[in-house]
Amino acid sequence: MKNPLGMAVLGLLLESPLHPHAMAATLRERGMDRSFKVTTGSLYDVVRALMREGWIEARETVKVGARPERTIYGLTAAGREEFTRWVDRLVREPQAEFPKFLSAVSYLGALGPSGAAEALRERAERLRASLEEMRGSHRAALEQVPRLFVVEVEYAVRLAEAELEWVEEIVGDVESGRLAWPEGER
Amino acid sequence: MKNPLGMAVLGLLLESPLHPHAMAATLRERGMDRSFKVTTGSLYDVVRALMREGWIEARETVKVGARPERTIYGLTAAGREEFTRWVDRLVREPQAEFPKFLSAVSYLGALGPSGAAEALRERAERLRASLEEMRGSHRAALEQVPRLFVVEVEYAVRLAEAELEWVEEIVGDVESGRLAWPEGER
DNA sequence: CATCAAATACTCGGAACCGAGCGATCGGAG
DNA sequence: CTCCGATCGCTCGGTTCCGAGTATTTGATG
Repeated sequence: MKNPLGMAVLGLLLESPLHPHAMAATLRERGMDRSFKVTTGSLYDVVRALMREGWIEARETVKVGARPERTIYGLTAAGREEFTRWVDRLVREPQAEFPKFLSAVSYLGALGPSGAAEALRERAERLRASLEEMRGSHRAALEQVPRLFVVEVEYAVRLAEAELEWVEEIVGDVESGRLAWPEGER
Repeated sequence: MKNPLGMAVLGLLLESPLHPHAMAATLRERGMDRSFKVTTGSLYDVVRALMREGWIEARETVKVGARPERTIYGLTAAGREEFTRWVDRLVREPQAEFPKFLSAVSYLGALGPSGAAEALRERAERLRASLEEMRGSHRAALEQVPRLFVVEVEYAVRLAEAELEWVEEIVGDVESGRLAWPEGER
């Protein structure tokens, strides 16, 4: 059980039992799909895995009309514990991750000075847009709920700001020659 | 073909044809395994996929002693093009990604004020250590190769710094009550 | 020259992932 | 009342991922 979506499910069930479709809907309504990759396919796999581990259990299976049955899952005591442990571990232990941009930057040389500068300028543009959007939704959310429930947006904003600054600096460095292409690389 | 490891392979073959094991070894020697997830299993899958796409081709199959055969792969013209396109795209277009810490922060509330502060302090400690290490290897690398070949480390350092600052601030906010736990949450 | 750790080189199968599809039902426009 | 798009709720199966295992060879040590 590695998928963080599992943690999100446990977190939701802490409030009340739900069926998978409702979990996905709730996560999306609350904008949690910015922090978790919510895909229906994976959701059902994850729920099955949580069952295997004994962290959730089927509470009832309801049939409304001729629609597919809805199985409603609830947290077990073990699940409640696991949730906290899970959050704690992810907070405590930084994990080696591999954002795609990091990969790309490793081969920035391949674009040549002007190509690199141009591509980076476009990234900067897009980053500014998405930052604007995040800041907006953060402001909006703060009027509805306590800050504790939106700290993750503050974190995302901070990282995006740092990335944007770095990208802008590198564009400057390329243009000024502070970041030079060695002979033979274009 | 989504796996960035594919991009790394193309990047390597740009220099000279190699067999898979040598690719992995070279990537690790150069510390590229900080930017790409290099797992042997995936590597062979990725190489097969690159073949399917016609971006690389088998050059020769050498048998040394009774060891498994080594198949040496080289870049095709299409592969050369694709490599640049790939880097360009990843630089230009920020992708929605889901770092585990972002997920965890979404449920920071579950740890309670003191638990959260404590876990965050430990994270900060570990971040400082890994930052120290990155800075060291950056300095060392800069004596060997031009800056262009280590910019990705500068990027990683920047992000880690931003994260560390944020974590430290939040610890302060929790302890001072600027980040409060609403009634009923613990 | 016998032994053993390290390096060489890859295969395999189970797990995870996830988008497309499927078969309903509901709400509203005409 | 009848059509149609949106919503409901889930399944299916094809990738993709990857760690553990396998089997050999080299090099260092005693």
